[in-house]
Amino acid sequence: MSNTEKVPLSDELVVDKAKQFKALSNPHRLRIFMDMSACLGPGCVVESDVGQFENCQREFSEQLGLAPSTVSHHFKELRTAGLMHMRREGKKVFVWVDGDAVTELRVLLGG
Amino acid sequence: MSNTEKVPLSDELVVDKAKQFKALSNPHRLRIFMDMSACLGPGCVVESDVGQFENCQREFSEQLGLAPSTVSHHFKELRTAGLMHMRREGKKVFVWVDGDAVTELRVLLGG
DNA sequence: TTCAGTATTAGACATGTTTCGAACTTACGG
DNA sequence: CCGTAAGTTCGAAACATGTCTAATACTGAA
Repeated sequence: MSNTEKVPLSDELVVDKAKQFKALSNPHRLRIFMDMSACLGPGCVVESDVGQFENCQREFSEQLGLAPSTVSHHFKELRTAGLMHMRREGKKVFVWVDGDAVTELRVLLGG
Repeated sequence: MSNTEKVPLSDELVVDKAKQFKALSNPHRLRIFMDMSACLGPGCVVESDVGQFENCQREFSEQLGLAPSTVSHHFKELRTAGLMHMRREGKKVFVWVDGDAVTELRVLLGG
């Protein structure tokens, strides 16, 4: 049966999710995000749900033909949208996709 | 088992999907899209998967506090991204969300 | 046909995005 | 301590987006 109740889709939620969709709305960022999600990224070594990359930004820079500063900017966009996280350990950078955030987006799309 | 083959995520596909995410990246458009998806829109009368609306753009215009031309623009964005469709029959406008397109986005997000 | 209501288009403007190069920071190795 | 390699930050240029008003087009009713 159909639900006649209004789903309380608050303005904050809509604004929040729109920001995450915006982070995915650029082809370069979407490519980065998908490669990271699927762990198809260069130099990827999976450890549980955390992808381990070495020199990943430099390699994306080469792969996408973008300046390092541009790639850095795109990574920041994905992080501030709450879709990705990264952690430095010396020279290494650990990058991973926020599974919960992605799940919420999927649910929003009827999943 | 994990698949070691590279998923052929073509540039065209990435560009295409990025456009659809962009269509959802504006809070006003996302609100319109969600209301349409859930058929919570003003004047909604459900008929299978197609929502029937009367004067829906004017009502969104009031609800969102935007000029009618702006709402028209947002609807067009959603349509050209391939996420929504509409069909006029006299005064009535039939609006529906492209279920296949949404499903593809969901799959892209790991669904 | 003319009118009222609704949707679209065109043009304009402010704001935001994407990208770069240059300068700066951090971490490791010799 | 210095050099190298990787990332970040900053400022600027080019381009895209969101929004409005005004003008135009379409629809049904008087």
